[in-house]
Amino acid sequence: MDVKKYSNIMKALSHPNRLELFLEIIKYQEKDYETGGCLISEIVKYFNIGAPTISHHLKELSNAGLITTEKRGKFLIAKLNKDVIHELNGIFPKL
Amino acid sequence: MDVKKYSNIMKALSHPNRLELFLEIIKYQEKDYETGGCLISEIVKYFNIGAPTISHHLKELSNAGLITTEKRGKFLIAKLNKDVIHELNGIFPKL
DNA sequence: TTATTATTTCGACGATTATCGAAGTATGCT
DNA sequence: AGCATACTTCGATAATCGTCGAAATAATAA
Repeated sequence: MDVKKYSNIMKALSHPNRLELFLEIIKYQEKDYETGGCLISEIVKYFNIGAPTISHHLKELSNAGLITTEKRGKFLIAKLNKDVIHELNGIFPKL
Repeated sequence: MDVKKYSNIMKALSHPNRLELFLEIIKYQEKDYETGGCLISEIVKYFNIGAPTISHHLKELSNAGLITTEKRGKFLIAKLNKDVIHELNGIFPKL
């Protein structure tokens, strides 16, 4: 088990705004838009933090391998990295 | 979903030393010692950080509800809070 | 009682972090 | 071309964090 890697994932989700951002991205993922992902410009409206901060948080989620981002025109689309979700659910033993 | 609560749990596990400490406590839990938990003075030896730091980390794990601690004589015993593990495994959707 | 061991508390230090405003880049619209 | 929109980069600031050494507490051993 690569402790450093997992603690980095935890760190990426250790801030309320960032966790909520991530959960929102998951939610939109499931809706399966024509985009195939989550339009950042849409969900940003629900958060009362500035655009620079959102950009920063997205980069942290991306660095941790939780999401990938893709630019479509002037928009940014975030996609969940499904592999990591499986890993996440496997860190702790089933008791 | 209580985002603040979950981000607090993630924060408690967001540092390599603290995550490793937690995983070690889980491991000893499974061994089911006569103590019924994990002797801190034993596992401390594997970490090259000082006792004050260990004490600090244990309190953070405890505050996040991940473990409980119990004093037996001059020793400290840490026990996993199994309920939280179940919650942890339920945060993210199964994809 | 004195010494040793296990852990905690305190105070401090350097490092990291979340956030912001301002300016920059890039795309699309008129 | 000129303007608006979506996002990023930069620089700064206040707050939080991990770690330590020293001192305190508490329990056991000699």
